Amino acid sequence: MCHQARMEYVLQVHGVVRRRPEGTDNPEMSTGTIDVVADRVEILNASKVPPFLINRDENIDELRRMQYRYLDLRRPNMQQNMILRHRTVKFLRDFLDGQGFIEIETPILFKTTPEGARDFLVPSRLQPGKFYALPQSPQQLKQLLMVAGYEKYFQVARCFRDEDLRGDRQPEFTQLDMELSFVEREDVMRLMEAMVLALCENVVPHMPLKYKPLRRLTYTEAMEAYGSDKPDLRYDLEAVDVTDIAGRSAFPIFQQNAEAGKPIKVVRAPGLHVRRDDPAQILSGEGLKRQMKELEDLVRTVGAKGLAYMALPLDETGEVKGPIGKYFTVEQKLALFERTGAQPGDILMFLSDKRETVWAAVDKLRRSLAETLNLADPNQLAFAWIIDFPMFYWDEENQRWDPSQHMFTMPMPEDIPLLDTDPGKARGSQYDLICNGYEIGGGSIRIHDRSLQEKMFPLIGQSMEHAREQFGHMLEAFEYGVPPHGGMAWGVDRLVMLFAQVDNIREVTAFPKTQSGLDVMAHAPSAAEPGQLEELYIRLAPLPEKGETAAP
RNA sequence: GGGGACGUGGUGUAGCGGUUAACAUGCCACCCUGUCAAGGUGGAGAUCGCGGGUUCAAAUCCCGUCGUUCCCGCCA
Repeated sequence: MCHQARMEYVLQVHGVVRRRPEGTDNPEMSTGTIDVVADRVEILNASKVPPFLINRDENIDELRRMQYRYLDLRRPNMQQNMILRHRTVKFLRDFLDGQGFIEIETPILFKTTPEGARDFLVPSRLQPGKFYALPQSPQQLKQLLMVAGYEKYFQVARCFRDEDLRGDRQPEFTQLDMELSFVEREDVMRLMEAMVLALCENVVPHMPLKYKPLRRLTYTEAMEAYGSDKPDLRYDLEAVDVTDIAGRSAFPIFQQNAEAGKPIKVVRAPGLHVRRDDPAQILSGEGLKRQMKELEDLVRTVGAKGLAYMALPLDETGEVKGPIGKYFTVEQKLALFERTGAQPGDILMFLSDKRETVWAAVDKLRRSLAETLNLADPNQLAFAWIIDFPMFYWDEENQRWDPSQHMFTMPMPEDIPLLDTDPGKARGSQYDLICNGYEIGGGSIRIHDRSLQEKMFPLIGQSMEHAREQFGHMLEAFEYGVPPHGGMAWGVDRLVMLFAQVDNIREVTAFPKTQSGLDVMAHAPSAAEPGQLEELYIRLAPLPEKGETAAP
């Protein structure tokens, strides 16, 4: 009987558990000190030969893993991830419960929201020709719960956004959604910070926090130093502004850019000019060029036109390498080295373009260099707050202001007058929680004053009629005594991803979708039966031909 | 919508102009077995994602296409 049993069979064994005989213990195994002396063994269920090995840690093609997700989820790594996720959510629920929050479910079938991401639509049978939308988040509903007097609300909420997928973005994902009444920004941040610290201590005690209490950066500080509103703060690699020095060099592009008000920034890559296999030598000219070409290609992907550099020698007397060294006087070089803290063997990389492009390039460079130079400790958690976001970004295409979070975000009280004079300068009461290069959560104090709320619509290019159509229920509710309120939402998938030390949320999602939005196990989405469509009064338009642009 | 990487027995990889397409593991058979991802012997298993082209000759080079994935756009 035992001989018939194979891997993945489900067995029932009757017998006596006993201590293993002398000398047969195996300390490598969790059951290494015991035996079962079986008197009866029954095969409850046989198994086909699985398409991949369950009990081994191999790099199985992810498509295969998703096709047989129920087998993939048997693997120890995935089980640990699922348990970690459970423990995380359980801790957060318990914590909030202990703080007097109550969990309230909000509808999945709700109303389309005009701003933000693309909605998933669900056709209504009872209301032919009309559609529900799946919620992008419970934002409106939780504010209405504040109107309703539930002063501390939370929900582990599924959210839906029909946008292109990324490693950290699935079309459906989970938020820990929270809202509180009678709070100011500091109240929310203090509570959330306490929750982060307690969570990490309990769920991932082996992962040290870099900042306790959490570091705070303004949006502007983060962008100028790191080029991102969610920088990975486990390492430095700060961009340094050298517009004054480099703008006075003889390098024409820097001169022109400095004059045009475009910044010139330097990212210093420590020791990048040094051979990795022999720290006593610098890279060959060839090796240096190859490395810089790679990095230049990288920054080009975000619109930078090039990447100038100076590679420093190992001895103090040597000359810098790189195409722009000759345009700088000795004094200018010394000033650069002083400003950037340059050391022998470093490479200084220069980025100059319009501000946003420099930011994007700095972000790319930092992430890439951190990997090359192995600067990010996978065990460390660098949680931090980003605050003082601008209320609006200018939307060049539509010639209007776009809310940087959403249209219910309260401006910083002292910036309210700026809404009339200079909206671009107004800061929101928003706060983002970031960690290791990801946005983990975001929130704000909301507008609870109807007249202020009505001021927002024209600013973002919406007529009052349109606003009433879309948000009439909100505006009306706001006429019935709204407490000041604010809240936050955390991305549970990303949080668990960091805890599990993996680099995409599919690893912590039981049944994820591929980048093209497919469930390759169940084959969703799938065609609807004609009868189903008929019931919904839906007729399909002709589908675009696939591959019609084919050449020979 | 655009760009990059990848696609070779069941699985993971090697091969990158001419090889009977290699290795590991899994699978099948037999043997052995109280140190456990057991061991031994033997065996089956890949028209190299698909289509076209270049070439005397293509897994290998080129073009297209499909799929996965990373990035830009999009998304907070």
